Amino acid sequence: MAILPILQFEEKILETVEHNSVVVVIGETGSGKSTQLCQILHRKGFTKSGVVAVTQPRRVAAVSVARRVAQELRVRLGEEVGYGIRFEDRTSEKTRIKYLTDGVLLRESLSDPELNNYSVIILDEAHERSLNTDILLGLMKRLVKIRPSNLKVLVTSATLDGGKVSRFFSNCPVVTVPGKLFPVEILYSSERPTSYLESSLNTALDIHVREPEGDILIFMTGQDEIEKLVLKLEEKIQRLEEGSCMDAIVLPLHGSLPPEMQVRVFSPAPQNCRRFIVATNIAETSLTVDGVVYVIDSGYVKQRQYNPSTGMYSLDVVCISRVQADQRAGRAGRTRPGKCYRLYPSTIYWEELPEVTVPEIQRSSLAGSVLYLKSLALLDVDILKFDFLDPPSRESLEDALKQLYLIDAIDENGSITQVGRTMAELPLEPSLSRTLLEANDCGCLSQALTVAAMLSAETTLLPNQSKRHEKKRKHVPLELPDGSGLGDHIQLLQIYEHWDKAGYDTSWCMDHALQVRGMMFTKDVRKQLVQIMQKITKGPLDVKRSRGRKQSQQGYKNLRRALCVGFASQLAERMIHHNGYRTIGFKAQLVQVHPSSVLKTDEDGRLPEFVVYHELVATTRPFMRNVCAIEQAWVMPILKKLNQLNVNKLSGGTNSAEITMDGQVTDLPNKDADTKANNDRDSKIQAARERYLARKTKK
DNA sequence: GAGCACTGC
Repeated sequence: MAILPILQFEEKILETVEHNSVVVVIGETGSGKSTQLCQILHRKGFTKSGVVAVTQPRRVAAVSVARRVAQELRVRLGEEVGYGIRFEDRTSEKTRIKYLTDGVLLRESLSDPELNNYSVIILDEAHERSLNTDILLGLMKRLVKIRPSNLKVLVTSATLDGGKVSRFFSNCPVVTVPGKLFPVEILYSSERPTSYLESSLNTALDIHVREPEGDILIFMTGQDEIEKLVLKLEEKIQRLEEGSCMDAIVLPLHGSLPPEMQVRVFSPAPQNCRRFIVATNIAETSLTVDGVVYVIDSGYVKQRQYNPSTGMYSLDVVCISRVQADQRAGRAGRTRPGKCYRLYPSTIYWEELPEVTVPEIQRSSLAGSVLYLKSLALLDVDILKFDFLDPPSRESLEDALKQLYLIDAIDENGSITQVGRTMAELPLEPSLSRTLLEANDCGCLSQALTVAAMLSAETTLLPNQSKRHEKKRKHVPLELPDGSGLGDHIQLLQIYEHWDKAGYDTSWCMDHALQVRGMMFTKDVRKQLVQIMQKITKGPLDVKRSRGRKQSQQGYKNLRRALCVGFASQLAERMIHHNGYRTIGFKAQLVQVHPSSVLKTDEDGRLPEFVVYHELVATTRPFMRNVCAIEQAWVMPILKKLNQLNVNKLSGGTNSAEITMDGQVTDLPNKDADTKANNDRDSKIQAARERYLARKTKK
């Protein structure tokens, strides 16, 4: 094996770590940082005083890198070298090097806030800025002050602005390690194409005809585009004169592809054959495709974002950042010198693309993260002043506080309640945690566990119903239960109960057009939730289906009431004259039930007067996804609570802001700056979206 | 009457 670049820096790294609590290590792809850093520290004896932890943003990475290191050290995986991911703890008493997902480390710090088990914590791939990594960065900053003598923290990253992280950690040293990438020639288009799909198609064919062998990786934004481009490529390639160029295979690659289709990209191309891989940004970081020499970059990505002022999610096509563009280009230089075709001019790269991707923490609902931080007994810390590398907007934090207050996780002063502490122990979004606790009190825990687990798996549950596939399908899927007309939560419950009755049969899933993967995940989640609930309540639980019959006879009333308590911040009231709804809360939003919902109207054609919704999504219009009928009497206490809500008090009363019921804001420091930053970002995103839509309609 | 990128506890 060739010597990895990082090993030439062993002395320097050790010396720096010796004299500093925090060190930033910048190492490009191929530097060996993920596998070697912990071994360097191990050789120096850091594993004698504790375990060396290495966090990864993804499960597969944690497992595969752990396996590699165990091989290199010639030990059995799970002994000296192990890993910990959700549902799987492969460590033992012997373990000295432990790979784990950042989410697992956060969970661990819930039971041991000082993480005393560890002598070194390495936050790997920090440049990806996952929500969990960002929270860990803040926690590490505190932790090195609490454990100055016996904890070392290393933050490693490929392209992260080392200066910024260094400043965050009181100007800690930065060690830069070169990577092992081959040079990649960048070729820009002279202008933005009217259709990047057409442009990708032509560029790819051009490469195929003119350039020597090597696979082509094409970045598109979504499944739909990928399928279109794959078809067109196949069509054009067939028309090429036989013998005029080498053979070709076209492969789609995206997240909702079944795993057996995804792994096809790992088998190399046959002799004298070029592969075209048409992928989403799953190929940017999550999956590495070997053999790629040419990259075609559209410059766009689909990104989900949360708007705290409306509580709505949207999935938008936005420009990638320069960091992302470079990451994409790097995919061409893994095995030999490559080429990257950017379907936009260099002026756009330098002047219009944002330098870095907006970190996830600034694009997500923060209820879960805020509850987590509050449960960590950070008594000296006001959540609005928690030290984030890039702080979320004040609006976003206040939105989280309001949600938490309405579901009893924090009191009117913003302090965590006993209920909130218990909620934080559950690996669920706060609304579902609250639902479980309420369900436990009113005797429908078993059902609530199922609903929570099903909703956790929701995206992997249903098959992707692209029209093309529907025609291809040989069998018409069997009909699913209808939720007794009460809504989608009830339907999810009924689906699981039927599957349970069918003995968790995989063919049952396929007959009903449900993804086996998603249903198995649901089963795992439910099992984990049962275990945690048992620990919380310190006793046997009613988690079997014994009460199901009785419950369904009375219209799942207890379950729906528990949902109402858990989703107190996600209620909507029907309009008087039609079946539109307005959300109940600070800023009422006019929304509709998503057409995929199984919620039914009564004999007069009216939908229920009150519903809870799982989420608001803005697509062509604002929709409530996953709704469940509730009763007016249950809503009343929540309305009362809403009236008493005072955001100023919730956020610790550290400023003089008052937000009144109708959303009027008076005298809010920093508010303007935050709003401006948000507006700037929103308008940029909006502009990108408009450009994209304009192109789409032209076609 | 719509349509969904990618992760994770």
